[in-house]
Amino acid sequence: MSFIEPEEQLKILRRGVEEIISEEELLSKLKKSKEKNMPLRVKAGFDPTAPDLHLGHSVLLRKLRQFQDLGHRVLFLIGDFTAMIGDPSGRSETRPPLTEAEVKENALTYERQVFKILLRERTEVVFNSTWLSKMSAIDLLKLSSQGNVARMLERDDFEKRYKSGVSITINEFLYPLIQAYDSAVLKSDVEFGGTDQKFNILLGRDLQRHYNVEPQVAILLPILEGLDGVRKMSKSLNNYVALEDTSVEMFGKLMSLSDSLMWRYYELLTDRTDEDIEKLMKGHPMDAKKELALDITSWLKGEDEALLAKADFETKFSTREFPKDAREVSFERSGDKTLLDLVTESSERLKSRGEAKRLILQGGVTIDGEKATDINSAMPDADTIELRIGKKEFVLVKFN
RNA sequence: GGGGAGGUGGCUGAGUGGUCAAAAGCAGCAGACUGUAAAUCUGCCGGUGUAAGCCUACGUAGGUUCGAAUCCUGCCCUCCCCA
Repeated sequence: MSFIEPEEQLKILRRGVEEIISEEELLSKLKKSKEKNMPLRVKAGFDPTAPDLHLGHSVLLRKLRQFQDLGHRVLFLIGDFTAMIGDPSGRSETRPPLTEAEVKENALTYERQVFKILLRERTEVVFNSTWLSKMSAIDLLKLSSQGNVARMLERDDFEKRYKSGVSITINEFLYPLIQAYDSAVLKSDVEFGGTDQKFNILLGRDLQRHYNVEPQVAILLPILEGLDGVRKMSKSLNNYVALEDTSVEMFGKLMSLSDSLMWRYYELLTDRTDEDIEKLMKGHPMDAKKELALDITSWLKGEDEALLAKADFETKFSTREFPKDAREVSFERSGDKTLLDLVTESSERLKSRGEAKRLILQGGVTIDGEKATDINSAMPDADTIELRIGKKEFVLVKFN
């Protein structure tokens, strides 16, 4: 393995990063690594609580991949043990712990998704239960003597809760300590995390010193805003693009970004150069957004699929044509069936008759491109019709 | 151990005996506008029904009442204060 120049590496790694503590240390680690021809050990911890990885996670994963491309090693830490505690970071309330079985299952799902981005051969998947479950009560007490409640209470999240009298449990205080202890055990050179992990990662440095390990460098990444452009991307807020979304879903969701948010995504999720982005900014925003959607979809789904998704999007929304591969539904034509029945029965999305009724009355249904607003209208004479239900659902109905 | 507050629709949160399928906001859906959007405006937003209505719903189980989200009792849960 030969490494490229440390300064070059640093330059690559710096892009799209919120904060590096500290750059000098990182540079010296990179130099040492090149001299000794030893890859750096890069730690990133994941809570196995949300098995559905999304683009928010991928900001971090991409950065890890860059490290790998530069020849370094990723320690992909699955916090199976800590998940049973619950990370308080950024939380306004105590997080319910997971059971052992849930944790196991989630961890597997994680691995499956992560290697869409990471290189398997340069990744070591580790579970912190491996060493933590062996800890004795004494070990734990010794570890906890390294923690400082007064300092923890200075953290924003704890401070707010403390002041407003919301409960803070002791295991939540233990969480950062344990995470930090993981770094000591793994002897990580670098730890990655979102800015909300700053405290925990820095504590890792302290603890490593305590255990006579060279302190890790903290690399903090920005938190990606979700599709709404305001709150952070998360599954529970339903403003996310999952790595496992279909290419069509993914492309469509990305096209629904607001113009301003699109540049943020360019910065954090693509390899486009600044000049490239500037050029796109001068063009039409829609074209830029299509580029973005295509970039990201190709990256995760492959170029062929991405192009198909793009074509699909364009027929549906730009040219407003009926897509060729619409779902087919056969429908029994009988005397008293009305449009309402047709729509209710052929839709996969509508949950109730009432909902279908509303949609029709509001003009959200078209037959062969014509708006159909009368719920009682009879079936058309044609053998086949193109039925559009709402914005996104297209059904080819065959009568028999 | 003692005292207190509270659990309402996907979320936040009003509602203290009928006019409550339950204010308001957010989210969602649809229409208009457009450049796919966003913003804005309009409508919808428990189920069923063309509708009147009916059914289900305000932690849970009972009770009082002509009538309860609202009053009473038990239970479960959450939180706060004092010790």
